[in-house]
Amino acid sequence: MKNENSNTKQKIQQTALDLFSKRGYSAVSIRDIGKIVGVKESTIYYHFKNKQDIFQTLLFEVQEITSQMTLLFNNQFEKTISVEETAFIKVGLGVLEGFLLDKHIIKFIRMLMIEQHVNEEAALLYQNILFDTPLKQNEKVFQLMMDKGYFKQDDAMRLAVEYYGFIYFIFQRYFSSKEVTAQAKEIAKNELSVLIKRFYKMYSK
Amino acid sequence: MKNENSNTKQKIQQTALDLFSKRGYSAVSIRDIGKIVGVKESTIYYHFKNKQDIFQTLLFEVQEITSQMTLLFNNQFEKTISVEETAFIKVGLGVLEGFLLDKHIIKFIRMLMIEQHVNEEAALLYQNILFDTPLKQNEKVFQLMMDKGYFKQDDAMRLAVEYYGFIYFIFQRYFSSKEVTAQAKEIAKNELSVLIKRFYKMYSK
DNA sequence: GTCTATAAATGGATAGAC
DNA sequence: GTCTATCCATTTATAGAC
Repeated sequence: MKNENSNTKQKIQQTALDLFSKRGYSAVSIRDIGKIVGVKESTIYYHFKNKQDIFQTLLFEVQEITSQMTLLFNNQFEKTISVEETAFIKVGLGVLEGFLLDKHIIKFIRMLMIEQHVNEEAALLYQNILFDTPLKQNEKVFQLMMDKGYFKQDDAMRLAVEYYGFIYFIFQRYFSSKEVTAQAKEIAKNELSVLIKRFYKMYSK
Repeated sequence: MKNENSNTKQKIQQTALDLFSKRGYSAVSIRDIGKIVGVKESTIYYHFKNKQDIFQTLLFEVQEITSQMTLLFNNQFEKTISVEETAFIKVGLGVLEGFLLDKHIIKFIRMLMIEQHVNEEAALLYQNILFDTPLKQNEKVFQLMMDKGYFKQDDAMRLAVEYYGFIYFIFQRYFSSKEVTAQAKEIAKNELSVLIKRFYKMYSK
Protein backbone atom coordinates (compact mmCIF):
# COMPACT_ATOMS: atom_id res chain seq x y z
CA MET A 1 0.00 0.00 0.00
CA LYS A 2 1.58 3.24 -1.13
CA ASN A 3 -1.22 5.32 0.26
CA GLU A 4 0.00 8.44 2.03
CA ASN A 5 -3.20 8.67 4.04
CA SER A 6 -3.00 5.08 5.15
CA ASN A 7 -4.29 4.28 8.56
CA THR A 8 -1.22 2.28 9.49
CA LYS A 9 -0.14 4.92 11.96
CA GLN A 10 -3.50 4.76 13.66
CA LYS A 11 -3.42 0.98 13.73
CA ILE A 12 0.01 1.05 15.32
CA GLN A 13 -1.23 3.46 17.97
CA GLN A 14 -4.30 1.37 18.71
CA THR A 15 -2.37 -1.86 18.91
CA ALA A 16 0.27 -0.30 21.12
CA LEU A 17 -2.39 0.97 23.50
CA ASP A 18 -3.98 -2.45 23.58
CA LEU A 19 -0.73 -4.26 24.34
CA PHE A 20 0.64 -1.64 26.76
CA SER A 21 -2.58 -1.79 28.77
CA LYS A 22 -2.31 -5.56 29.02
CA ARG A 23 1.40 -6.20 29.48
CA GLY A 24 2.94 -2.86 30.28
CA TYR A 25 5.26 -0.79 28.13
CA SER A 26 8.50 -2.65 28.67
CA ALA A 27 7.04 -6.09 28.04
CA VAL A 28 5.83 -5.08 24.59
CA SER A 29 8.27 -5.10 21.71
CA ILE A 30 8.07 -3.18 18.47
CA ARG A 31 7.88 -6.55 16.74
CA ASP A 32 4.87 -7.56 18.81
CA ILE A 33 3.07 -4.47 17.60
CA GLY A 34 4.21 -4.98 14.02
CA LYS A 35 3.06 -8.58 13.98
CA ILE A 36 -0.48 -7.64 14.98
CA VAL A 37 -0.69 -4.64 12.69
CA GLY A 38 0.80 -6.70 9.88
CA VAL A 39 3.89 -4.63 9.11
CA LYS A 40 7.61 -4.92 9.73
CA GLU A 41 9.42 -3.04 12.52
CA SER A 42 11.01 -0.64 10.09
CA THR A 43 7.56 0.52 9.03
CA ILE A 44 6.79 1.42 12.60
CA TYR A 45 9.98 3.46 12.73
CA TYR A 46 8.80 5.28 9.65
CA HIS A 47 5.71 6.47 11.52
CA PHE A 48 7.23 6.95 14.96
CA LYS A 49 10.65 8.14 16.02
CA ASN A 50 11.03 5.28 18.49
CA LYS A 51 9.13 3.16 20.97
CA GLN A 52 8.93 5.94 23.54
CA ASP A 53 7.41 8.18 20.88
CA ILE A 54 4.45 5.82 20.53
CA PHE A 55 3.93 5.93 24.26
CA GLN A 56 4.16 9.72 24.34
CA THR A 57 1.57 9.96 21.58
CA LEU A 58 -0.78 7.85 23.69
CA LEU A 59 -0.17 10.05 26.73
CA PHE A 60 -1.06 13.05 24.60
CA GLU A 61 -4.29 11.33 23.63
CA VAL A 62 -5.13 10.86 27.33
CA GLN A 63 -4.70 14.57 27.89
CA GLU A 64 -7.05 15.32 25.02
CA ILE A 65 -9.68 12.92 26.32
CA THR A 66 -9.50 14.49 29.77
CA SER A 67 -9.86 18.00 28.42
CA GLN A 68 -12.77 16.99 26.23
CA MET A 69 -14.50 15.37 29.17
CA THR A 70 -14.10 18.50 31.25
CA LEU A 71 -15.41 20.72 28.47
CA LEU A 72 -18.39 18.49 27.84
CA PHE A 73 -19.12 18.41 31.52
CA ASN A 74 -18.92 22.15 31.99
CA ASN A 75 -21.23 22.81 29.08
CA GLN A 76 -23.84 20.35 30.12
CA PHE A 77 -23.92 19.76 33.80
CA GLU A 78 -26.48 22.38 34.83
CA LYS A 79 -29.05 21.00 32.43
CA THR A 80 -28.74 17.40 33.41
CA ILE A 81 -28.84 17.72 37.17
CA SER A 82 -31.96 16.27 38.64
CA VAL A 83 -33.47 16.15 42.09
CA GLU A 84 -34.88 12.69 41.88
CA GLU A 85 -33.23 9.73 43.48
CA THR A 86 -33.46 7.44 40.47
CA ALA A 87 -31.93 10.05 38.20
CA PHE A 88 -29.21 10.71 40.75
CA ILE A 89 -28.30 7.04 40.82
CA LYS A 90 -28.32 6.86 37.04
CA VAL A 91 -25.70 9.61 36.84
CA GLY A 92 -23.36 7.73 39.17
CA LEU A 93 -23.78 4.49 37.25
CA GLY A 94 -23.22 6.47 34.08
CA VAL A 95 -19.79 7.57 35.26
CA LEU A 96 -18.88 3.94 35.84
CA GLU A 97 -20.34 2.51 32.68
CA GLY A 98 -19.95 5.38 30.27
CA PHE A 99 -16.53 6.57 31.30
CA LEU A 100 -14.43 4.23 33.45
CA LEU A 101 -15.66 1.08 31.69
CA ASP A 102 -15.69 2.52 28.18
CA LYS A 103 -13.80 0.06 25.98
CA HIS A 104 -11.35 2.65 24.79
CA ILE A 105 -10.92 4.65 27.98
CA ILE A 106 -10.35 1.64 30.23
CA LYS A 107 -7.31 0.77 28.13
CA PHE A 108 -5.81 4.19 28.78
CA ILE A 109 -6.58 3.88 32.46
CA ARG A 110 -4.93 0.48 32.71
CA MET A 111 -1.89 1.67 30.82
CA LEU A 112 -1.53 4.61 33.18
CA MET A 113 -2.14 2.34 36.17
CA ILE A 114 0.89 0.27 35.19
CA GLU A 115 3.18 3.00 33.93
CA GLN A 116 2.55 5.52 36.71
CA HIS A 117 5.19 3.69 38.72
CA VAL A 118 7.82 4.13 36.04
CA ASN A 119 6.87 7.32 34.25
CA GLU A 120 6.36 10.64 35.99
CA GLU A 121 4.11 11.99 33.26
CA ALA A 122 1.90 8.91 33.40
CA ALA A 123 1.64 9.34 37.17
CA LEU A 124 0.42 12.92 36.78
CA LEU A 125 -2.10 11.95 34.12
CA TYR A 126 -3.37 9.09 36.25
CA GLN A 127 -3.89 11.45 39.16
CA ASN A 128 -5.62 13.92 36.89
CA ILE A 129 -7.97 11.58 35.06
CA LEU A 130 -8.85 9.36 38.01
CA PHE A 131 -8.83 11.73 40.96
CA ASP A 132 -8.47 15.46 40.41
CA THR A 133 -10.81 15.93 37.46
CA PRO A 134 -13.71 13.73 38.62
CA LEU A 135 -13.51 15.11 42.16
CA LYS A 136 -13.60 18.68 40.92
CA GLN A 137 -16.56 17.90 38.68
CA ASN A 138 -18.46 16.22 41.47
CA GLU A 139 -17.72 19.09 43.79
CA LYS A 140 -19.35 21.42 41.28
CA VAL A 141 -22.41 19.21 41.07
CA PHE A 142 -22.89 19.03 44.81
CA GLN A 143 -22.31 22.73 45.24
CA LEU A 144 -25.04 23.37 42.71
CA MET A 145 -27.35 20.87 44.37
CA MET A 146 -26.87 22.74 47.65
CA ASP A 147 -27.29 26.16 46.09
CA LYS A 148 -30.53 25.04 44.50
CA GLY A 149 -31.69 23.71 47.84
CA TYR A 150 -31.86 20.06 46.79
CA PHE A 151 -29.11 19.06 49.17
CA LYS A 152 -28.38 20.02 52.73
CA GLN A 153 -25.63 22.57 53.18
CA ASP A 154 -22.29 20.83 53.66
CA ASP A 155 -18.71 20.75 52.40
CA ALA A 156 -19.14 20.03 48.69
CA MET A 157 -15.66 18.60 48.28
CA ARG A 158 -16.17 16.20 51.16
CA LEU A 159 -19.34 14.94 49.55
CA ALA A 160 -17.45 14.59 46.27
CA VAL A 161 -14.76 12.48 47.92
CA GLU A 162 -17.34 10.28 49.57
CA TYR A 163 -19.45 9.85 46.45
CA TYR A 164 -16.69 9.40 43.91
CA GLY A 165 -14.76 7.24 46.38
CA PHE A 166 -17.49 4.62 46.08
CA ILE A 167 -17.33 4.67 42.30
CA TYR A 168 -13.56 4.35 42.26
CA PHE A 169 -13.57 1.55 44.81
CA ILE A 170 -16.16 -0.48 42.92
CA PHE A 171 -14.28 0.11 39.69
CA GLN A 172 -11.02 -1.14 41.15
CA ARG A 173 -12.57 -4.05 42.93
CA TYR A 174 -14.38 -5.50 39.96
CA PHE A 175 -12.35 -4.31 37.00
CA SER A 176 -8.77 -3.53 38.03
CA SER A 177 -7.57 -6.54 36.11
CA LYS A 178 -10.68 -8.55 35.32
CA GLU A 179 -12.48 -8.56 32.03
CA VAL A 180 -15.44 -6.23 31.66
CA THR A 181 -18.21 -8.78 31.24
CA ALA A 182 -21.92 -8.05 31.30
CA GLN A 183 -22.18 -10.16 34.43
CA ALA A 184 -19.45 -8.29 36.32
CA LYS A 185 -21.03 -5.02 35.25
CA GLU A 186 -24.34 -6.06 36.76
CA ILE A 187 -22.79 -6.97 40.09
CA ALA A 188 -20.82 -3.74 40.20
CA LYS A 189 -23.80 -1.62 39.26
CA ASN A 190 -25.99 -3.23 41.89
CA GLU A 191 -23.40 -2.71 44.59
CA LEU A 192 -22.84 0.87 43.54
CA SER A 193 -26.58 1.54 43.48
CA VAL A 194 -26.86 0.57 47.13
CA LEU A 195 -24.05 2.91 48.10
CA ILE A 196 -25.39 5.84 46.10
CA LYS A 197 -28.89 5.30 47.46
CA ARG A 198 -27.60 5.61 51.02
CA PHE A 199 -25.61 8.64 50.05
CA TYR A 200 -28.66 10.28 48.54
CA LYS A 201 -30.85 9.56 51.56
CA MET A 202 -28.21 11.02 53.80
CA TYR A 203 -27.54 14.30 52.09
CA SER A 204 -30.62 15.22 50.07
CA LYS A 205 -33.19 17.46 51.68
CA MET B 1 32.23 -15.44 50.99
CA LYS B 2 31.92 -19.20 51.25
CA ASN B 3 29.30 -19.03 53.93
CA GLU B 4 26.52 -21.52 53.38
CA ASN B 5 24.16 -19.48 55.50
CA SER B 6 24.95 -16.29 53.62
CA ASN B 7 22.17 -13.82 53.25
CA THR B 8 22.74 -13.36 49.55
CA LYS B 9 19.54 -15.15 48.72
CA GLN B 10 17.60 -12.84 51.00
CA LYS B 11 19.30 -9.80 49.52
CA ILE B 12 18.40 -10.94 46.03
CA GLN B 13 14.79 -11.39 47.08
CA GLN B 14 14.64 -7.99 48.73
CA THR B 15 16.26 -6.22 45.81
CA ALA B 16 14.01 -7.99 43.33
CA LEU B 17 10.93 -6.92 45.29
CA ASP B 18 12.20 -3.38 45.40
CA LEU B 19 12.84 -3.20 41.66
CA PHE B 20 9.74 -5.14 40.61
CA SER B 21 7.57 -2.79 42.66
CA LYS B 22 9.13 0.22 40.98
CA ARG B 23 9.58 -0.86 37.36
CA GLY B 24 7.56 -4.03 36.98
CA TYR B 25 8.85 -7.54 36.44
CA SER B 26 9.71 -7.40 32.76
CA ALA B 27 11.61 -4.12 33.01
CA VAL B 28 14.00 -5.55 35.59
CA SER B 29 16.91 -7.70 34.44
CA ILE B 30 18.82 -10.28 36.40
CA ARG B 31 21.86 -8.09 35.86
CA ASP B 32 20.06 -5.11 37.43
CA ILE B 33 19.42 -7.15 40.54
CA GLY B 34 22.95 -8.51 40.62
CA LYS B 35 24.48 -5.06 40.31
CA ILE B 36 22.63 -3.79 43.37
CA VAL B 37 23.21 -6.91 45.45
CA GLY B 38 26.84 -6.92 44.37
CA VAL B 39 27.04 -10.34 42.74
CA LYS B 40 27.20 -11.68 39.20
CA GLU B 41 24.20 -13.10 37.35
CA SER B 42 25.47 -16.64 37.73
CA THR B 43 25.30 -16.27 41.49
CA ILE B 44 21.64 -15.41 41.23
CA TYR B 45 21.10 -18.55 39.18
CA TYR B 46 22.76 -20.53 41.94
CA HIS B 47 20.09 -19.34 44.39
CA PHE B 48 17.10 -19.29 42.06
CA LYS B 49 16.15 -21.50 39.17
CA ASN B 50 15.36 -18.55 36.95
CA LYS B 51 13.89 -15.07 36.96
CA GLN B 52 10.33 -16.31 37.27
CA ASP B 53 11.38 -18.33 40.31
CA ILE B 54 12.33 -15.13 42.14
CA PHE B 55 8.93 -13.68 41.35
CA GLN B 56 7.15 -16.83 42.50
CA THR B 57 9.06 -16.74 45.78
CA LEU B 58 7.82 -13.20 46.31
CA LEU B 59 4.24 -14.22 45.54
CA PHE B 60 4.58 -16.95 48.13
CA GLU B 61 5.72 -14.35 50.65
CA VAL B 62 2.58 -12.33 49.93
CA GLN B 63 0.46 -15.34 50.71
CA GLU B 64 2.24 -15.82 53.99
CA ILE B 65 1.81 -12.19 54.97
CA THR B 66 -1.91 -12.36 54.19
CA SER B 67 -2.41 -15.51 56.23
CA GLN B 68 -0.49 -14.08 59.15
CA MET B 69 -2.57 -10.93 59.07
CA THR B 70 -5.76 -12.94 59.13
CA LEU B 71 -4.58 -15.09 62.01
CA LEU B 72 -3.47 -12.09 64.01
CA PHE B 73 -6.76 -10.40 63.34
CA ASN B 74 -8.87 -13.40 64.33
CA ASN B 75 -7.00 -13.85 67.60
CA GLN B 76 -7.17 -10.26 68.63
CA PHE B 77 -10.14 -8.46 67.24
CA GLU B 78 -12.61 -9.06 70.02
CA LYS B 79 -10.31 -7.59 72.61
CA THR B 80 -9.42 -4.45 70.73
CA ILE B 81 -12.86 -3.37 69.63
CA SER B 82 -13.95 -0.22 71.34
CA VAL B 83 -17.15 1.77 71.42
CA GLU B 84 -15.57 5.17 71.51
CA GLU B 85 -15.31 7.37 68.47
CA THR B 86 -11.65 8.27 68.88
CA ALA B 87 -10.66 4.63 69.26
CA PHE B 88 -12.78 3.72 66.25
CA ILE B 89 -11.00 6.30 64.13
CA LYS B 90 -7.63 5.13 65.38
CA VAL B 91 -8.31 1.61 64.14
CA GLY B 92 -9.10 2.86 60.63
CA LEU B 93 -6.00 5.01 60.50
CA GLY B 94 -4.07 2.03 61.79
CA VAL B 95 -5.06 -0.05 58.80
CA LEU B 96 -3.75 2.67 56.50
CA GLU B 97 -0.55 3.42 58.36
CA GLY B 98 0.29 0.06 59.86
CA PHE B 99 -0.64 -2.15 56.95
CA LEU B 100 -1.11 -0.46 53.55
CA LEU B 101 1.68 2.05 54.11
CA ASP B 102 4.09 -0.31 55.83
CA LYS B 103 7.43 0.02 54.06
CA HIS B 104 7.64 -3.64 53.25
CA ILE B 105 4.00 -4.34 52.50
CA ILE B 106 3.53 -1.39 50.16
CA LYS B 107 6.21 -2.85 47.91
CA PHE B 108 4.30 -6.10 47.63
CA ILE B 109 1.10 -4.22 46.93
CA ARG B 110 2.71 -2.15 44.19
CA MET B 111 4.28 -5.19 42.61
CA LEU B 112 0.92 -6.93 42.55
CA MET B 113 -0.74 -3.77 41.24
CA ILE B 114 1.54 -3.86 38.21
CA GLU B 115 1.72 -7.59 37.62
CA GLN B 116 -1.97 -8.35 38.11
CA HIS B 117 -2.48 -7.39 34.49
CA VAL B 118 0.05 -9.93 33.27
CA ASN B 119 0.00 -12.69 35.84
CA GLU B 120 -3.14 -14.53 36.88
CA GLU B 121 -1.73 -15.53 40.25
CA ALA B 122 -0.76 -11.94 41.02
CA ALA B 123 -4.28 -10.85 40.11
CA LEU B 124 -5.78 -13.32 42.59
CA LEU B 125 -3.40 -12.27 45.34
CA TYR B 126 -4.13 -8.61 44.69
CA GLN B 127 -7.85 -9.27 44.98
CA ASN B 128 -7.29 -11.25 48.14
CA ILE B 129 -4.97 -8.90 49.97
CA LEU B 130 -6.64 -5.65 48.94
CA PHE B 131 -10.30 -6.56 48.76
CA ASP B 132 -11.50 -9.94 49.98
CA THR B 133 -9.50 -10.26 53.18
CA PRO B 134 -9.95 -6.72 54.53
CA LEU B 135 -13.64 -6.69 53.64
CA LYS B 136 -14.25 -9.97 55.40
CA GLN B 137 -12.38 -8.75 58.45
CA ASN B 138 -14.31 -5.51 58.57
CA GLU B 139 -17.56 -7.38 58.15
CA LYS B 140 -16.70 -9.39 61.26
CA VAL B 141 -15.97 -6.24 63.20
CA PHE B 142 -19.21 -4.56 62.27
CA GLN B 143 -21.22 -7.68 62.93
CA LEU B 144 -19.72 -7.82 66.41
CA MET B 145 -20.37 -4.12 66.98
CA MET B 146 -24.01 -4.71 66.09
CA ASP B 147 -24.31 -7.84 68.21
CA LYS B 148 -22.90 -5.97 71.18
CA GLY B 149 -25.37 -3.18 70.56
CA TYR B 150 -22.80 -0.50 69.79
CA PHE B 151 -23.95 -0.14 66.21
CA LYS B 152 -27.41 -0.02 64.70
CA GLN B 153 -28.58 -3.23 63.06
CA ASP B 154 -27.68 -3.18 59.38
CA ASP B 155 -26.00 -5.24 56.65
CA ALA B 156 -22.49 -5.78 58.03
CA MET B 157 -20.94 -6.39 54.63
CA ARG B 158 -22.42 -3.19 53.26
CA LEU B 159 -20.90 -1.24 56.12
CA ALA B 160 -17.60 -2.98 55.47
CA VAL B 161 -17.65 -1.96 51.81
CA GLU B 162 -18.45 1.62 52.73
CA TYR B 163 -15.87 1.86 55.47
CA TYR B 164 -13.02 0.05 53.78
CA GLY B 165 -13.86 1.76 50.49
CA PHE B 166 -12.79 5.05 52.05
CA ILE B 167 -9.50 3.62 53.22
CA TYR B 168 -8.74 2.10 49.83
CA PHE B 169 -9.67 5.28 47.99
CA ILE B 170 -7.47 7.47 50.18
CA PHE B 171 -4.64 4.98 49.85
CA GLN B 172 -4.84 4.99 46.07
CA ARG B 173 -5.28 8.71 45.79
CA TYR B 174 -2.29 9.68 47.87
CA PHE B 175 0.05 6.73 47.52
CA SER B 176 -0.67 4.81 44.33
CA SER B 177 2.61 6.01 42.89
CA LYS B 178 3.76 8.83 45.16
CA GLU B 179 6.36 8.49 47.84
CA VAL B 180 5.13 7.86 51.37
CA THR B 181 6.26 11.08 53.02
CA ALA B 182 5.30 12.23 56.50
CA GLN B 183 3.50 15.16 54.91
CA ALA B 184 1.42 13.04 52.55
CA LYS B 185 0.58 10.74 55.45
CA GLU B 186 -0.76 13.68 57.45
CA ILE B 187 -3.00 14.84 54.63
CA ALA B 188 -4.29 11.34 54.00
CA LYS B 189 -4.93 10.67 57.68
CA ASN B 190 -6.80 13.92 58.13
CA GLU B 191 -8.98 13.24 55.12
CA LEU B 192 -9.67 9.71 56.26
CA SER B 193 -10.51 10.89 59.78
CA VAL B 194 -13.27 13.09 58.43
CA LEU B 195 -14.76 10.21 56.48
CA ILE B 196 -14.60 7.77 59.37
CA LYS B 197 -16.08 10.32 61.76
CA ARG B 198 -19.11 10.72 59.53
CA PHE B 199 -19.38 6.98 59.19
CA TYR B 200 -19.30 6.54 62.95
CA LYS B 201 -21.93 9.20 63.56
CA MET B 202 -24.14 7.58 61.01
CA TYR B 203 -24.07 4.00 62.17
CA SER B 204 -23.21 3.98 65.87
CA LYS B 205 -26.02 3.93 68.39
C1' DG C 1 5.20 3.69 2.74
C1' DT C 2 6.86 -0.71 3.25
C1' DC C 3 10.34 -4.16 2.79
C1' DT C 4 15.03 -6.78 3.54
C1' DA C 5 19.14 -6.85 5.87
C1' DT C 6 21.90 -5.88 9.41
C1' DA C 7 24.21 -3.43 13.23
C1' DA C 8 24.64 -2.95 18.19
C1' DA C 9 23.01 -3.69 22.64
C1' DT C 10 20.81 -6.21 26.11
C1' DG C 11 18.79 -10.09 28.38
C1' DG C 12 18.16 -14.97 30.11
C1' DA C 13 20.63 -18.78 31.03
C1' DT C 14 24.59 -22.34 31.45
C1' DA C 15 29.52 -24.53 31.91
C1' DG C 16 33.28 -24.85 34.40
C1' DA C 17 37.16 -22.77 37.30
C1' DC C 18 38.16 -21.48 42.03
C1' DG D 1 28.89 -19.85 46.91
C1' DT D 2 30.73 -16.86 43.70
C1' DC D 3 33.26 -15.77 39.56
C1' DT D 4 34.68 -15.61 34.41
C1' DA D 5 33.42 -16.68 30.03
C1' DT D 6 30.29 -17.60 26.74
C1' DC D 7 25.97 -18.84 24.10
C1' DC D 8 21.87 -17.74 22.06
C1' DA D 9 17.61 -15.25 21.56
C1' DT D 10 15.47 -10.97 21.45
C1' DT D 11 15.24 -6.11 21.01
C1' DT D 12 15.84 -1.34 19.50
C1' DA D 13 17.12 1.05 15.75
C1' DT D 14 19.07 2.27 11.07
C1' DA D 15 20.49 1.98 5.93
C1' DG D 16 19.11 1.32 1.65
C1' DA D 17 16.30 -1.20 -2.04
C1' DC D 18 11.75 -1.14 -4.20
